[in-house]
Amino acid sequence: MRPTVHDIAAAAGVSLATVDRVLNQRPGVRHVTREKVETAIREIGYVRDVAAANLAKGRTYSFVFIVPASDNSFMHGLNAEVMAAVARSPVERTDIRTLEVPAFDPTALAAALDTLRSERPAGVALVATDAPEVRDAVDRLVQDGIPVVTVVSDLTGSQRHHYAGVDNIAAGRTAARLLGRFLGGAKGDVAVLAGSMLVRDHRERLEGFAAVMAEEFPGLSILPVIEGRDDPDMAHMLVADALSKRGGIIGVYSLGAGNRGLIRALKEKSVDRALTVIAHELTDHTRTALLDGTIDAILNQDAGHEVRSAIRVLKAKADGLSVIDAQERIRLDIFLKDNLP
Amino acid sequence: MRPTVHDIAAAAGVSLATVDRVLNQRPGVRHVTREKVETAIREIGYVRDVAAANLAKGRTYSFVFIVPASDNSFMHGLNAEVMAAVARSPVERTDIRTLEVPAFDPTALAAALDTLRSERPAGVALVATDAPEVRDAVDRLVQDGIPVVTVVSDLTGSQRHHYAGVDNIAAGRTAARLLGRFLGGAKGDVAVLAGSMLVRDHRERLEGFAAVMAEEFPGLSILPVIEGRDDPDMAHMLVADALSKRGGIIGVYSLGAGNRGLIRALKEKSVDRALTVIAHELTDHTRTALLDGTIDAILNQDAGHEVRSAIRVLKAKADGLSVIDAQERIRLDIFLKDNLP
DNA sequence: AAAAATCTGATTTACGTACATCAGAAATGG
DNA sequence: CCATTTCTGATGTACGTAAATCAGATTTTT
Repeated sequence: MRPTVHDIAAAAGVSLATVDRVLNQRPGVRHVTREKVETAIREIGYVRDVAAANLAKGRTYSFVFIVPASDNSFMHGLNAEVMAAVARSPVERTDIRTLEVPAFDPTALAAALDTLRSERPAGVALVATDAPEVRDAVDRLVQDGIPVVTVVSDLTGSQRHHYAGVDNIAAGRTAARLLGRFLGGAKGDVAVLAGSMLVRDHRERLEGFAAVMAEEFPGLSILPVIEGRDDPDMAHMLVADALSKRGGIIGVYSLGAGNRGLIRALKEKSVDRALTVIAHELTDHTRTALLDGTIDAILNQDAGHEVRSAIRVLKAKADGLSVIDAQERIRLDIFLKDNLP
Repeated sequence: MRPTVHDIAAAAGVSLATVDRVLNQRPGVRHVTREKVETAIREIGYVRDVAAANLAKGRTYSFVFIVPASDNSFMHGLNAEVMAAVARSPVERTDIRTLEVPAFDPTALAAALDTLRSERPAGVALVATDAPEVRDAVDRLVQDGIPVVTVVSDLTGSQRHHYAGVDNIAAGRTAARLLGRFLGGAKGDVAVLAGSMLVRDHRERLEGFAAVMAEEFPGLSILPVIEGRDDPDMAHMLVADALSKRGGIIGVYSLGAGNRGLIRALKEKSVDRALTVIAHELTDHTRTALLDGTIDAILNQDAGHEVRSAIRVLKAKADGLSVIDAQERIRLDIFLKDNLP
C-alpha cells in the first residue's frame, strides 16, 4: 500500500496536524521538527495523493487560453480543440476560458495578459506573438506565480514554464530535405509563402529551411519570402503574381496558414507547369490538395495534442508536480497521401 | 458546481442508497424506481467523480503487460517504457506487472493468456502474435469481462477492446512512396527485409508497400521477402547474401526489427553502390545510420506513447468510461536527418 | 389475511487529504 | 519566575463516492 500522511506522522513521531503543516508549508513548526518530518517523508517515499487532495480542497483549476482571432483553418481547428477541452473540463476539475485577441498584435496581447494578473487564474496558455512587450507581460505573470505555457509559437527569452509546440527549425529543415529530394537533382527557384515574420514559428521554419537548402541543395535558390499574413485571399494574390512573373519556380514551401489561397493559385497554374509543393498544417483544404496531387507533403502539428498537453502541463505546474517530458514533446507529423489520419 | 449523488437523490425523490444501487447496478431496486433515477441522472447531467469513486473504493488497477522475449532494440525499448510505467504506477493507482513469453510462439502466448483468467487482472495488454489460438484465448478473457488491448501488433478477428499501435498498411504505403520518390525515376530492384510473416504488423506493412509500388512505381520491382526473425545476426547474413547475389538492387525497405544486422551489411557494401534505404523503428543504431547517410528515412512508432495509451485505455475500460479517440491514435513518425527528437 | 419475500430509506463508516479550532506544551522574553 | 509568544497535539468536519447495516414499507405468495 502507498504510504499516507498517517504513516509519516507515525514515522516522524509527530501528530497529523504537524505533518499537515509541513506538507502545506503552513507556519507554526519548529525548524528541527520540520526537518524530522521531511526526512520521514523522504524515507518512506510518501507521494501526496493528488486526487484526494483535490477532492478535499474542492479545487477546480481555472485556466485561460489566449488565441489569436485569425480566420484560417488552423486557428479554427485550434479553437475547436480548446472548446472540446472546455466541454470535458467539468470532468477534469478544470474551468477553461478562452480569450480572443487580434492576430499579430503584441500590444493587444500584452494588455490581455496584464488584465489576467488581477484575476489570478491557475494557469495561462497563449499563442505568442514574439515581441518584448509580450515577453515582459508573460514574465510578470510568472513572477506572480501563475504558470504560463506558450502554444504553437514560442516566446523568445521569456520565463514561460513550457512550450507546447513543435520544433520549428527542425520543421523547416525537414521541409527543405523533402523538397530537395523529391525534386531529384533539378535546378530552379523555390518560392516561400509565410504568414508574418513577426511570429517566431514562421521565422524559425524559414531559418531551418534556408539552412538545409544552402547546405545540401545548391541547385535550388530561394526567392524573397512572400508574407500572406495567414490570409487566404492575400496569399492567393501574392502567389499567383509570383508564379506568373517568375518562370523558374519548380518548388513551393508554404510555412504558414492561409493555404486555401495558395491552393487556388496553384490550381490556376497547374495547366502549364508541374510544381513540387510542401505545405504546413493539415486542414480540409490541404488534405484534398494532397490527395489530388497539388501538394506533395504536409507538415503538421496536432492542435489537439498541443491543447491537451498544455492543459496537462498547467495542471502539473499548478500542483507543483513534474511532467513526463517524452509525453509532452509535440511531434512534427509528416503526411503523404498514404498516411493521412 | 457539478451535480453529485445527493442532487440525483433529491431530483428523483429517492434516497442516497437507492441512487447508489442504480449507479453501481446493485440489485434491490424496482424497475420503475430505477428508471426514475436514471432519468434524473440524465436530466441533471450527472457524471460520476472518478477520483472520488476510486478513493472510496480504495481501488488499484492491476494490469498485466505481456511482451515477447525478443533481443532487439525495439523490444528493449518497449520493455523500458513498460518499466517506466511500473515506476509511476503507485501514483496512478495502478499495479502493473510484466510477463515475458517467447517471441513468435502462439502456443506459449495463448497459454500465458489462459493462466491470467484465474488471476482476473483489471486489464491485459499484449503484443499479439496473429494466430487463431491467441485470438481464442483473448476472446475468453474478454468474455470474462477483462479489458484487453493489443499493442504494436494487432490480432485479426478478435474481440480485443482496442489496438494501441500504428496503421501498418499505411506505414508500408508511406515507405513505398518515400522510397519511390527518393529514387526519382530510376529503375531497378527493391529488397525487403521482414521479421516474420507470422506477425500481423509485418504482413500489413508488406501489403501496403507492395500495393503502392505496383500502382505508382512500375519501374521498381520487389524481390522475394527476406525473413530475418528480427534477429540482427540473421538479418546481416541474409542481406549481405542478397546484396552480393543481386546486382540490380537500388532500394531497401526494412519493415521489422534487427536493423543492427542490416546496417552492418549495408556498410560493408557501401563502397561499391549507393542505395536508398527506408527502415522501421528509431533506435540508437538506426539513428546513427540515418545521420551518417546509410539510411534515408526511418518510420517509427513511439513505444512510450503506445504503452501510456494502452494503460489509459485499460483504465477507461475498467471504469466503463469512454476514451478520446484522437488522443489514442498512435501516429506513424517519419524521421529524416533533420527532425530527430 | 397472514407470512414471506422483495424493495426502499436512513444512517454510518471509510478512502486520503485539507483545514480549522482549541487545549496544552515548550521556548522565549522581561 | 511568571507572562507571553511560539510551537505541537488532539480532534472534528469536509470533499464525493462506495458499501454495509438495519428498519420500515411494499409487494407477492400461500
